[in-house]
Amino acid sequence: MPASRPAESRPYHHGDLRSTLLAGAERTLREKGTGALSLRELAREAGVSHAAPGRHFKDKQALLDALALVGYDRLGQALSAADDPALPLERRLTVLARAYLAFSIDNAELLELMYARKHEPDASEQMAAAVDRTVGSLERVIADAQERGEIVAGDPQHLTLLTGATLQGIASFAAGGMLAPEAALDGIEEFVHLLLHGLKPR
Amino acid sequence: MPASRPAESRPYHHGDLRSTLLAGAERTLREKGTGALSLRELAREAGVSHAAPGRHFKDKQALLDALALVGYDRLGQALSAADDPALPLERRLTVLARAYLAFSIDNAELLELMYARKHEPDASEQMAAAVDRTVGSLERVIADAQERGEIVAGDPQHLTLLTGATLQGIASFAAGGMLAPEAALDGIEEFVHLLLHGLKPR
DNA sequence: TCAACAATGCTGTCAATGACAACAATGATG
DNA sequence: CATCATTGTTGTCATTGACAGCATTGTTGA
Repeated sequence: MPASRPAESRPYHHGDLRSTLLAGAERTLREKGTGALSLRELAREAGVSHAAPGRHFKDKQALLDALALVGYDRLGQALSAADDPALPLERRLTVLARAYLAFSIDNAELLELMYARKHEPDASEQMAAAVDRTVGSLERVIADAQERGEIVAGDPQHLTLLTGATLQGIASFAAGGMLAPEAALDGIEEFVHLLLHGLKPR
Repeated sequence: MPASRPAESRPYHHGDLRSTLLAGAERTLREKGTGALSLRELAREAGVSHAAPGRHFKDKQALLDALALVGYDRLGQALSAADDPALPLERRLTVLARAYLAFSIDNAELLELMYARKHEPDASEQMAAAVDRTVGSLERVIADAQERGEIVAGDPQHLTLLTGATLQGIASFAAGGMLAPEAALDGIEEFVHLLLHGLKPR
């Protein structure tokens, strides 16, 4: 394979600047947080001029939007990889919850971006679709269980919302440092149990 | 009362710049979001020079930290005003939940700031204390109920965590636009019921 | 083959910003 | 009232996002 880069005289065209920028952005995000993200800095890291990113992202916001979409893709993959319809309900939910929690711990800043509500209208549509896909996988689990009578009757959307909110809340606590990541992962089984069986004694 | 401001020749000293800046910051936050916050713009609005804010807030971050503390105060007041220990458990929780939800809808950006995890170490201590106070009020409700046998046994901190996480999740959905504010407020009763009684049929 | 043309990079420039330094006015204290 | 801390002020800097205008490369069709 050719030397990774000919140091002197790189080709005029980078070849894959868009991906490089996204990758760099995610690394920066992970290492220094959203606020530290600078288009010019990314350009420097990629070895291109300060205006080059503008060809691929009209805006800083456009880059952030693209990054958020990457996040939704990855989350979607993680969730569908983790879901096993063969498992009994409580176990199935626990596994899903653990996957979501793990993702949100590993990708805290990315998740923040995904949930940010300042996307440009154009990107917002794709974003909404991505959210639907993600929430959908949970809704399917709930609906399945409901058909089998393993879950109380009621609008499955409401039940999904509650379940999702609980997960999101725990994830948000873990990401915010109010709850140690290991503690969150360790407690997940108990949380799912409580969610299914309720806080009131039976 | 004296003309609100003598337009020409304001006194050299503003008199209450710190509060003015905080108030202005919160207004900007509410109207244009966190990202649009500029120290210089705030200075302009307050009618002082661009460097004046530096006397009160070493940093932009310092201002944000102070703002977050304001938020915790306000949230604490809202919660303790709403809590009524005389109510039966489910009702009591519902009322508390509604108060939290209302606050988080009315103060979405502020809440985001409060949960941000980039506070300067100094402010972090006060922040942690504020969080404890807030969580504490919920923990008391749970502990009370537990003593009366109205809630399953188990570490009250875990139960509080789950309850808080659920609330936080719903609030986060509402703030993020995935759930219409009215829908969230309307559904709160059902959510609390589900939380107490569990998703499984009894 | 080669003449448009689109895509992608580059340099230059601008206004806005946060941070800091040096200095000025005011107010409080002994 | 002399001294000193507080709080403002002006001036300056490097960084940044955005844009305009130009340059290089790749593609496409006559």
